Amino acid sequence: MPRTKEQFAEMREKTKELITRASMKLFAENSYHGTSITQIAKEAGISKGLIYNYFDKKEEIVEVIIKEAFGEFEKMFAEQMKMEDPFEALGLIIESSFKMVKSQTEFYKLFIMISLQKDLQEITMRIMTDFYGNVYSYFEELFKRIGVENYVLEARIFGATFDGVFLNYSFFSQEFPIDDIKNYLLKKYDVYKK
Amino acid sequence: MPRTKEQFAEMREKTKELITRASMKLFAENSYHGTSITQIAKEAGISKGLIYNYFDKKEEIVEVIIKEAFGEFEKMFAEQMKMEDPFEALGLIIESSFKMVKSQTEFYKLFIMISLQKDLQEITMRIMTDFYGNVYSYFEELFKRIGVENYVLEARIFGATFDGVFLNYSFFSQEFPIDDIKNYLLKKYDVYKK
Amino acid sequence: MPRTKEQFAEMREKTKELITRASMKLFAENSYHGTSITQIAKEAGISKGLIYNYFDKKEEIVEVIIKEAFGEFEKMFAEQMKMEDPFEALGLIIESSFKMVKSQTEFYKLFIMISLQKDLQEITMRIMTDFYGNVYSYFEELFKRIGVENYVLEARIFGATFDGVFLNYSFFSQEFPIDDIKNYLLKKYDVYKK
Amino acid sequence: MPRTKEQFAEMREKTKELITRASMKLFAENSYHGTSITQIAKEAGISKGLIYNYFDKKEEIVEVIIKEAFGEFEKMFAEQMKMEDPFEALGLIIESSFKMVKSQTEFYKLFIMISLQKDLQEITMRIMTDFYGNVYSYFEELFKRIGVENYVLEARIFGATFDGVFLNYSFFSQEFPIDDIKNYLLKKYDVYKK
DNA sequence: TATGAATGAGATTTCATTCAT
DNA sequence: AATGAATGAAATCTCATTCAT
Repeated sequence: MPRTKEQFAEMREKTKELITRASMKLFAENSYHGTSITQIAKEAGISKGLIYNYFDKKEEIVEVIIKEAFGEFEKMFAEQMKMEDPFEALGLIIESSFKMVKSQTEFYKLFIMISLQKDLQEITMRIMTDFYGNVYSYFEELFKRIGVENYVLEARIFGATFDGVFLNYSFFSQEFPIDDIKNYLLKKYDVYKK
Repeated sequence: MPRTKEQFAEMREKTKELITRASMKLFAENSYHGTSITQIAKEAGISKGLIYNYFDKKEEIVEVIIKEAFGEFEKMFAEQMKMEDPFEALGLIIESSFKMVKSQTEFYKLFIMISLQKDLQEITMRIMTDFYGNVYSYFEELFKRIGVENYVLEARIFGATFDGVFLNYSFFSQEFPIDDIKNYLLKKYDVYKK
Repeated sequence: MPRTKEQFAEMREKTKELITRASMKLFAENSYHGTSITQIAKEAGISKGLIYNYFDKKEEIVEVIIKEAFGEFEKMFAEQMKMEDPFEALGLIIESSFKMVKSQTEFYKLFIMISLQKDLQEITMRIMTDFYGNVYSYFEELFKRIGVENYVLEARIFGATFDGVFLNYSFFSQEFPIDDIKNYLLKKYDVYKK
Repeated sequence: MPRTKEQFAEMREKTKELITRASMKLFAENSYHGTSITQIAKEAGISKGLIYNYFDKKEEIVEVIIKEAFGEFEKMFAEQMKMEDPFEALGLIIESSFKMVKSQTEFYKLFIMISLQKDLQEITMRIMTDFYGNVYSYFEELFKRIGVENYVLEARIFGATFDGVFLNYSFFSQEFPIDDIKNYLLKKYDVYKK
């Protein structure tokens, strides 16, 4: 009995997912260049050849990963942007970002590494620049509404602190007091509340 | 007549420096795995073979770079640790760290990338763990003396903010308001004075 | 549709055979160290890379060759060991050894060279020591049953003469009167017959 | 005070000796191709460059070694050839050959290995063929005088047995009953004595 | 005479990609 | 859609040889 079109599409989606998951894990551990197609195939439990059925070149895998990941990020922010109360929005950003980092440490590592690599920047630069542009202007607006005087700077500090915290968590994992820091940040802007 | 031992030592020093400089630059730009020995040789202006007169394996280059860099860091901290006044010490740490990152952005990138890569951690983990252990306990003491209540947490936040700022500076370079942030941090702990 | 497992296994078998045959020939002619992977690939009519699909390192080729060869030797001896009459067994050993050396001169050369090389002994020593242990104790028993007084010594002399004859044959080939010597040996132990 | 010509010549001779000794040891252990100039220099306790002061190419080292060694062998035989009594001559050959092998096992290994390697045969073939020609015709004459009927064959067997014994001694060393075999051979030809 | 840094060719090994089935 | 053998280019590494001192 031949499969329906939908069944085929679903199967393709599943396999593609298998490949990107495996790649993400390995890229994060050993860098893009430090990971071979053979390793990815083994990790995904499929054959080398099959990968080329889904991606034309190794580069394309990284491209797809980055694009999808930013989609996730953007979905996350989109929700918060709808909120009226800036304090509530800020709280939610902190909560969901910390949650994401804790659950997707591997991806976060990959994300940093890729963003630092010149030879991948051709692929990633445009996506990332757009993304950061949006994020920072949203942060700025938020801090402005909260009443922070130098809201441009505060947005940058806020973003940088996040990155630093997540970087340290990636490195030290359990030993890093990530939850205490989350609470610290949650309280930090309370002073602006009337 | 052969060259004297001193002459040989000097030649070696020069060439080794050439290799490590070139490697640092390229590792930072393209990651360790993304950099080939051929590229390093070309960048250093020497033959491929010569590199193996100085390093047994490619891995050893990264090892030496890391070790030397931590030596520099430690020298930097050693000086500040001698200071009596904790506020002055903190100010100096901020000033010299920002100065270092601005002048050695390449190395800082490399440093982050290496610290995140599993397959290099065997080499770097021990060095880094020691180093961070020292740095954080020094920070803790500093904040304790300044009068910060939760000094353990503050030390972590302080370190993480540094990392975040430097990471953002590595990525955005000129566009990132690194000096404004430096001033912000210099003032942050003034409230504890008196 | 992919090939079946059997098809793949057959392909592998064929190529592996190609590689070991080529290697044996070249190792015997020019020694292990004197033979390059490039030469082996050319001789086998395949690409360099493919060799590493079958062997992890060059060393492994020699290892596999030796192991298989000893398997052959052992099969040969196994048959003779079943024989009742020691004179008949001895005759058969002489006949089949000479036949083997004449047909596999290349391998025999290789075998001697490898056994003399310290840096390959790690690989070969254990296999060879076991093998020789078995062979010599079998020889001893044979000579004991024949009635040779100092059968331990005779076994050693018997083995050594074989080696010497084969070594000379490897060197002089046609000019060496190998068949006359075979007949000489076939008669040598007749005196013990009643 | 400048050195005399003789002193210089002596120094050169000494250094050359240092190099050939080191080479012989290493060639025997790891084969000609398996030994590097660097290793030889280290073993000889001199610099790489100095080797090229005495030998034009690596090949030349092996050439010199072989030539000198055959000189030694020939000197040994020359003495025995002067003897009147063939039994005495035979005894002396056995005694001195066994003595030489025991004291120069390394060289003997090298000798076998080189003689089996095609790519070195250009260098060695001529020397060896001459040498063996002389040795075997001498053996033949000896056995003829002793009264062995098929003296041509006996000469070959005699030579081959030597090779085999020495080969086995090279491989098994202490475990091989080389002295018992020597005594066995010393007695073997007694039957021809009247 | 002696040193060892430097080279360049070539050795071993890896790996993205193709292809027959 | 799926496999993994096979390729070829490029990566890492080795080594005989040269050369400035």
